Parts: sequence; C-alpha cells; structure tokens
Amino acid sequence: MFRLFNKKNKLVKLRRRGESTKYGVAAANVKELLSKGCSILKVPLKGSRVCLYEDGTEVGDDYFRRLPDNVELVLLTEGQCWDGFASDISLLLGSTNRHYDLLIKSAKSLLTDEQSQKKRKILSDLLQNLEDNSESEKREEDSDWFQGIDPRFKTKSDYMKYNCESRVRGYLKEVDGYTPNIQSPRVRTEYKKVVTNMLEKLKVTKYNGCYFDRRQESDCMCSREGWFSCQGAFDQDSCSSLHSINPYGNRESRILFSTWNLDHVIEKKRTIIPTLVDALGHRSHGEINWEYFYRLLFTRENLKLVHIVCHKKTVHDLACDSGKIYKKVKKRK
DNA sequence: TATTTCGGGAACACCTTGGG
DNA sequence: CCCAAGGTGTTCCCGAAATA
Repeated sequence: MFRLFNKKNKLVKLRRRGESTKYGVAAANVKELLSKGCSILKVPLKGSRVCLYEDGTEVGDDYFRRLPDNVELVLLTEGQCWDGFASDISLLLGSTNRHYDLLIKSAKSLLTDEQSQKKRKILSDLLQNLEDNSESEKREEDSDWFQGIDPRFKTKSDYMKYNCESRVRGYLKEVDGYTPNIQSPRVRTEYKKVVTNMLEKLKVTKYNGCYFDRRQESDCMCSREGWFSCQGAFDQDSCSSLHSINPYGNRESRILFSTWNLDHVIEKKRTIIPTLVDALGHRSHGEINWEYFYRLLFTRENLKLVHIVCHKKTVHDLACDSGKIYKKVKKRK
C-alpha cells in the first residue's frame, strides 16, 4: 500500500485508437503505463506509445509527470498514429454501418439534453446526414420517406422522376401562357406552332424526368445513390460551398430538395421567350430554329441545378446565341 | 367502371427594382 | 425608408382525361 503512494502513481483514462471504451490505469511512469495498458487493452507491447486523446501529443516521462489526473490518453500500437479527436471524426466517417449506428445513437442521446442552440444544430445536422436510407427504393422499404406522397408512387425514383417532369411541364406552361401577349396574329400563330412542336418533343423525352431519376444511366443529374451537387450560380463555373443533397436519403432531404432550383442560365422570361417572339417577327431572316429554344428552355444545356443560396434572382444579362436562332440556310451549289 | 395520370389554378417563398 | 410590382422558382389540390 505504502509503496503505491511512494511511487506517486498517476491516474489516467486509457483507450485504444478509434474506440470509446476507457479504462482507468494507474502508473508511475510511461513504461509502467505501457506495460499495464497493453495488458489491459490486450495489445502487443512492442512499439507501443501513448498520446493525448485531445490533440495527439505523444507522452514522454517528463510530460507524463506533469499531466493532471484522469487525463484522457490513447494507446497506440506500432505503426498507428493519432491526430487528436479529429482522428475520431475521420475514423467514424470512414467506417462501417455498425459505427454509424453507434454514432446515431450517441448523437441522439446527446441531443436530448443539449441546451446550446449551436450544438443542437450541429448534432441535428449530423443526424440528418447519418440517417440515410438512400439504398432503399420501394415504398415498403422506407415508408417514412413516402409520408404525404400519393400512393400511386411505388418507388423513390418514380416520385423523383415525376417531380422533375412537373417542373419541366411548368416551364412549358409559362411559355404557352405568353401567347396572349403577342400582338401580331401571324406571329401568334407561329408561336403556337412552336409551342406544339416543343410539347411533342417533351412527350418523346418524357419531360426530361430522367434528370432526377437515379436509375437512369445517362443524362441523370445525380449519382447512382442519389447525390446531387450544386452546379454553382449561373455566372460561376462551380459551387464554392460544395452544396450537395441526397433527396433519396430521408424524408427531410426530400422536402429540402424542393428548395433547390433548376435555374435557367439564359433566363426564360426575360430573355428566351422575348427573343423567340422577336425572331418569329422577322420572317425574312429564315426559318426559326425552335430546337435551339427547346434546348434553352427544357434541357441541361441551359439548366443548372442550384442550392437556393446559389440561385441568383438578379438579371442574368445573357443573350441567346444569335447564330443559332434561325436554321442554317443551305448554300446553293 | 375504376383507377391512374395529367394539367390548370391558387398559394407560397424569396429576391430585386424602383417610386413615393 | 417602406412597400408594391414583378421576377426567380416551388408545392398542393382537384377535376378531367387517359388507361386498365
């Protein structure tokens, strides 16, 4: 008994790298700590070290002596390293579903009695991202996801496809709705003809619903799992905030996805429609290249999927390509 | 005939512009 | 400064049309 006190034992909390179970160990110096620790944690002694859990500082004898009691340490075996709790985060994020379940459980229990709004926000955001059911597709596999959705939709992809279709349908509706504003009866008739052509083409391409349908191989805007990335504001090459979302993951993400916009780079109402009407008024310039306007209005050629923050509602000030407005006149030989 | 799909209209959110 | 108008988008609801 006396000898223990004489040795001025230090009490520490020791754990293996990447694990949360802690063991209380008393030791007078690092050598003793390693010897006891390796035995308790059942790891080989050879090449082992201890370091601070918090920031990964390796602990030598001098440093050990000055540590307060109950300090949190990590026992490293040969070849392992520890950069502090940042390592825990990367270990957790890069790990298996088993760890995810544990993390979800921990985050939930922390959240229940967390008072700070900032911490609650961080925890709930974390949960939001961890609780991912994106691998399930059918209604019976993830009924929560389908809450409030018409029973006719049997799969997530079906619903997402429909969601995209209806956005595109809305664009056509707006184009069509402009018809009464055209003064000249001749131009109005021409315009109606173009709208009809566009409608026929949209029916063939199923209103480009494939953009949101993760089952589609080509032309889909998301990954096989359903991840969409923000393409950045209309005047940017990419999104500096790296916004991303997986509406297939859970109900909340699905709802949140509705705040993401398909932004017309060249604006539909301010530019495309007026340019089209104007071009139809100049019959002498040639036959209208309505397919070009179709691509601007309804296809990825001119649509960017953006997070609401990257959706700039200012005037884009971009004109249609004057070389594409009319069909190329074939030169006579 | 019953069910599913479509499409029009209203409502909503958020933003910019411009005038009193 | 505030507020209305007009722009970017979205969803929800319900009746008609299409389909099984």
